[in-house]
Amino acid sequence: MAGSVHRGAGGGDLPFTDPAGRPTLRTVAELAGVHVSTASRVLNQVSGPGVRSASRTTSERIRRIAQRVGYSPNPHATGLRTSRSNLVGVLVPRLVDIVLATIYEGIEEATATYGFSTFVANTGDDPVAQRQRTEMVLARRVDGMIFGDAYIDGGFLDEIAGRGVPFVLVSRRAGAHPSVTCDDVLGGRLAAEHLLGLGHRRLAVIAGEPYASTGIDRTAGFRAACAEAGVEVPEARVVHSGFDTEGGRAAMVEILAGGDVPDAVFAVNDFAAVGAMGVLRDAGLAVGRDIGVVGFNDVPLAGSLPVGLTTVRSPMHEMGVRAAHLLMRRLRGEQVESERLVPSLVPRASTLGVEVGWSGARGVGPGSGAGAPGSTPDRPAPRTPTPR
Amino acid sequence: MAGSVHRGAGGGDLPFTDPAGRPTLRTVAELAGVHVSTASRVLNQVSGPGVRSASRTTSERIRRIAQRVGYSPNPHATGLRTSRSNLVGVLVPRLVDIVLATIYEGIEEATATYGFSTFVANTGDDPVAQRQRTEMVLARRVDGMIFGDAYIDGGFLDEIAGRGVPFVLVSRRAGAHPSVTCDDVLGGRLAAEHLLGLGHRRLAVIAGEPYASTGIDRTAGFRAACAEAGVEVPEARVVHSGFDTEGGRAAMVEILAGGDVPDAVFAVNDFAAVGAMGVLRDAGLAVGRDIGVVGFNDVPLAGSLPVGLTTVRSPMHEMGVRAAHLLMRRLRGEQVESERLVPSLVPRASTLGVEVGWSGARGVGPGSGAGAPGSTPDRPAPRTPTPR
DNA sequence: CGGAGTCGCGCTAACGTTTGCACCGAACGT
DNA sequence: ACGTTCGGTGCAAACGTTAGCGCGACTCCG
Repeated sequence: MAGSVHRGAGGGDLPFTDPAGRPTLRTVAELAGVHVSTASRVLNQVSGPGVRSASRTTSERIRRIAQRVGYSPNPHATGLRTSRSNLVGVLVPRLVDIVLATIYEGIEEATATYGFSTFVANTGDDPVAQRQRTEMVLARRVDGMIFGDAYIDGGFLDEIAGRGVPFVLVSRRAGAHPSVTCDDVLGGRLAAEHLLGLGHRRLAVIAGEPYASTGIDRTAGFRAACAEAGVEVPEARVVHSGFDTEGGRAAMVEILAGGDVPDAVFAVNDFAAVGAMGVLRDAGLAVGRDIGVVGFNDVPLAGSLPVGLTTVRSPMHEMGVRAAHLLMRRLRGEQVESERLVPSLVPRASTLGVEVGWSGARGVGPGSGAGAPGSTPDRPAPRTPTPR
Repeated sequence: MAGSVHRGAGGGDLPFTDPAGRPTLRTVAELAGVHVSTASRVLNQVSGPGVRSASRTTSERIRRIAQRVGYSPNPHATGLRTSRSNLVGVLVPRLVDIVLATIYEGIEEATATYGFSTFVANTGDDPVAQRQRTEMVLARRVDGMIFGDAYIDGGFLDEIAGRGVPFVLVSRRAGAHPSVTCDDVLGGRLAAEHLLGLGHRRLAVIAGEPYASTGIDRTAGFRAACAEAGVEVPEARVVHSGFDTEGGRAAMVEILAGGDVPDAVFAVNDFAAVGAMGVLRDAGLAVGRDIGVVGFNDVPLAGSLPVGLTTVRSPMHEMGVRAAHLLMRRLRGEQVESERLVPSLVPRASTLGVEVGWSGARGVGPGSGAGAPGSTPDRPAPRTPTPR
């Protein structure tokens, strides 16, 4: 047992190894004195109708030997024979975006439990790169894909679906393709209700990219809630933006340039909110007192800012996990439906005006519940049946 | 016919396709009226001594047909036959850490130019996970690996090397294994010289995890430079920490608890620095005036903080790119040597005491011209030319 | 005691590529 | 005119698995 490590205790001079010296099924079979097909059946736990397994004793012997020599099936051979690769491709706008990185971590974690591995690629939200990377990943014969960079119009995705590639979307929705998203409309509502409740009436929205359902839905939810409260958000105060700091900065500048200073801003993304806060600060406005700011996602940074950022928390990690499970079900041939996870509002100083301290004031003040940056356990957001 | 999507213009009813309907080499060969071996030779551009290629006309015909039907070789078949997968495995502590994510982006980008794909996995710096994930990736028959989570002692890596797996390290070094790192010792020196030059003498270090060469070398360089200047950094003011905000926070608390307040702190990681700044702020110390703080890496956030963080910039993206190239050379059988890329100091308000404005003073607002002496452009970390 | 059913396992043919070798015609040198 | 060389292809054997089929031996029961 001591030496039962990798590449077998045998010392590397096993019979019938592959070119690299790794044991093959043949190695195991020969050692066990059985035919390779028998070894295969045993190691694959084949069962079911019409299939007969080996005897208990032989099975155990084979398994023991396989274990001892450190046998692991050659995925190329298996893939060639079965034409299934246990591989999934994941496309994201950018992995350096912590939102997507967190989602991806969830995906990777969950797929691994099924024995699947993942290829990730960045597309930078560029349609050309999307096509190109998709082809690349498909050429690897993945069993399915997860897109985190869907365009709302979904033309490209229709095409992929037409080619019979099973996939699910995550974070963003598009058309009728199965997706796992945050309930962004609700998230936008939460933001609006929070601001309205605080008495704000002159609202602005930093709306994100026009092709991403996240920004669209969050904005829509926000405006709907405002409209219901009889508050209008003029077009001039709803501006599109990139999802990063720079995007938020530019959008905020544009809003201020309107000459019509709002008393609160909703940014559909935390980083955009941070950019906006910088601009406001430079403009001499005290965030949290002179003007309220709400972000979206609750990235760890949000609670660590000098002025804690009020934001709508989305269960990023869990979205990844759920998307993975959804894809697995699709691969099994099941008919699946989209899932929308519920967000929650995390109030902090950027709207409450209370200085809770840069450290996030763990457990102190109204802004607590903010949770420690770093480890944001995704609360098991209850799943809402989608009417789609 | 109308749905003549992407599966080749042929219309999808090609002869001799694979189970999924994709064209195989046989499809192409049959259409071109040649043997599959001929098609293979043509499509693989075989050349060299003793190998004869097909005639120009046949070659062109084959290539044209392959293109038309959208042929892409089955990687399982190729991998099985050649026992090379054009796959590399990448292990990182955590992908949500933007430092590692940036490095990974570089790796992915560069490997892709070689026709390689990558598997990434998180290990959370946990030795058990490292082993487990490594085995998982190796079971996929990758051609090589890149470790971004090396422990300084490198026992595990020796083992892997002993098994004949080609790999390189990135970000952290260990033993004599080939690595691509930042010159961390130099980086530590830069930080020290900067602080010493500003007159600081009571220095503290937030040193990161004790098993990571990054923290070790940065700390060593820092202390060496101090020693040369005749300044001692007492052990009590050098404390280990996690590489995240929370780690920096805890470490700073510990340092302050010493009762012996430093006049400057060097954190070996920007996020740790941010955590430290929060604690200092809560303690009533004005960062940049009462106390200087220097971080490491220059993550985008550093320049966007309300008090810009002075930091040592490390070429993260390029480290990834170089690591990828290094591995490729190793795979070709070349003898390779470690590379150390040079860092540079980026002075900001956290040591200079100048309020440059939250937005990073991008030409807007009152804080504008207040650029720091020798101010380096904050944002677009110059992307290193990546050889295609 | 003999036939039917079952159990345990071996045989064999794929899966899609690559590659050493053999073969054939044409050009070439003497 | 006749070997020789070489350019252009075809042949076939792998690579490591899986899965349908079939065959002996054993069990069971009438």
